[in-house]
Amino acid sequence: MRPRTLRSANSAPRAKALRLHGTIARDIGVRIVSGKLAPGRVLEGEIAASEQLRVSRTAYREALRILAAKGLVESRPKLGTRVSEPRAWHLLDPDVVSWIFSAQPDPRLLAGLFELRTIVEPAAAALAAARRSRGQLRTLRLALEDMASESLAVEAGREADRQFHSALLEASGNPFLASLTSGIAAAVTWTTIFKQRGAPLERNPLPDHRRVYEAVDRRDPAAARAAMTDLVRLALLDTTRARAPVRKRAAARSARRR
Amino acid sequence: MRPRTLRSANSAPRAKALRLHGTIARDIGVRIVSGKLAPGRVLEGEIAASEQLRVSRTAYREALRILAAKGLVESRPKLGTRVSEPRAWHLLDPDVVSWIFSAQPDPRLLAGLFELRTIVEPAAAALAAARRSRGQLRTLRLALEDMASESLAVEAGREADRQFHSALLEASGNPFLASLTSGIAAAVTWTTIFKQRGAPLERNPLPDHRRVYEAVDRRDPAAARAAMTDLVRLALLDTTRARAPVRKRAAARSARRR
DNA sequence: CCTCGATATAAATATGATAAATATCATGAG
DNA sequence: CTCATGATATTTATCATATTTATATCGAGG
Repeated sequence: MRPRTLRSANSAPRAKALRLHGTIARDIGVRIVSGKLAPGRVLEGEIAASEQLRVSRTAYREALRILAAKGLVESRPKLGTRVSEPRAWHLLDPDVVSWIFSAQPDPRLLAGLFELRTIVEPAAAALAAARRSRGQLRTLRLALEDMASESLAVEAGREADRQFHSALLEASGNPFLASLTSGIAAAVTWTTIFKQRGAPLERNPLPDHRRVYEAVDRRDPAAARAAMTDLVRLALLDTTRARAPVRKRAAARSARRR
Repeated sequence: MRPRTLRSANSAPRAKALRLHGTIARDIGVRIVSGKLAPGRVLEGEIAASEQLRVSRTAYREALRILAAKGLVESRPKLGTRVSEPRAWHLLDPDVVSWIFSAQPDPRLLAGLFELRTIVEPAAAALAAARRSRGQLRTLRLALEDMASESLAVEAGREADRQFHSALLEASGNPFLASLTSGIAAAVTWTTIFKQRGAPLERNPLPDHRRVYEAVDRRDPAAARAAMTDLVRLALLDTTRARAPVRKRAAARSARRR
């Protein structure tokens, strides 16, 4: 008997238990990406820091190694460990993405992720239509079915939404596109959250997703690209409406600076 | 007196000195992404491994933390540290990219990066045309001038090429696109290398780049997108010709599997 | 004003010891 | 024979401390 839902099919995606160093890295990482620890700022020495956190220096140092591996800090002898400039951050690292969106994220970053979706997802849909395997199509279908049975208002529905978009990137056959999954998934979730927050959901997202699925099913890249373009564009439209009901263009204008 | 070249303007991009843990992480990382350490394989315990490498357990453990932060390994008590499945690798991490391309990379991955270029760079060019600051335009121009004065046959020329594409992504104003710099830069370099390896360079890449620059200069997104599309398409064409002069479609077919 | 070298400081490395987690296997109930 | 349960062994995780190394800073000398 086949498992009916993705949830039960996948290897339990329960939040993996963080060890001590992981916890420390997450805490400091969140403070960095949220701006509480400004770039250029020098963290206190490892002796002081580890004492303050009540952990050993080993645990603290390993946390710093993790953060350094993600480009958030840089440490050199004598100078100390300092917070890196945002341009050095590995923004597409799954953990960094999750840290950024663990609280109210910077609207500019959110806009950047949405923009990335408009660039990447239509192309990924076209590739998926050309290359998808039968198994990948099945995964896509299961996600669609879960979307149909669950509302986006509940976590299960949002998870199904994420699964659909992740499965599509995976089906593109391009491992680098698949690596964008975490970022896209975060954008997908926040799109929904903003929609919920604003006006009541006018638009049922299911038909849009179904059109993408059907194009991928019949191996029609052009139709898949067009359907996904529509899906993303409409989602984006709803989002900007929900975020700025009056001043629609404010976000676009501020993003243009710098 | 302004510095004339990007090289001297930037904060010394000399290869940063790797510390011991960084060296270990790179060595093991390269062995993983090159397939010498197969996914699922369990690394020997930290005592044995550190002794074999003649380093302390601290250094070895910190190396593992780095690798874990990039999704290459996963370690749990009792089970040990095992190489993760490729789908878990953070392929867009700058270090992972550099490790992949430190030797003869997997053709499939190379093809994937090229494909990413065709998706991302035209869109980035269009955004850059709409948003670029004067400083960003100047950086782009300097890179173009360096390209004009140096041949792609020498490292300085390839560096200028990379700088051009990096500056363009930066000028897109989207931090997530800018994060793709390392990956795109690697693809740019390998495009050139394959060109050199094959037939002698028939096509001077400079005019293509200049057209992109001019479109960005006069803030013409559509033209910038078109020019970059041409640039990437032609570069790709040269590459596939150089790589597979006879069986042009072999790579595409094998990539379709799975 | 510049160069060179001493020095202080913080990270980097090493080592040993203990704690915690969990795969494995033996055991016993059904 | 199958499955649940618990003991056990192994491995990472953590802690604590000592030593080494890199380098920013500053001062003496040119």
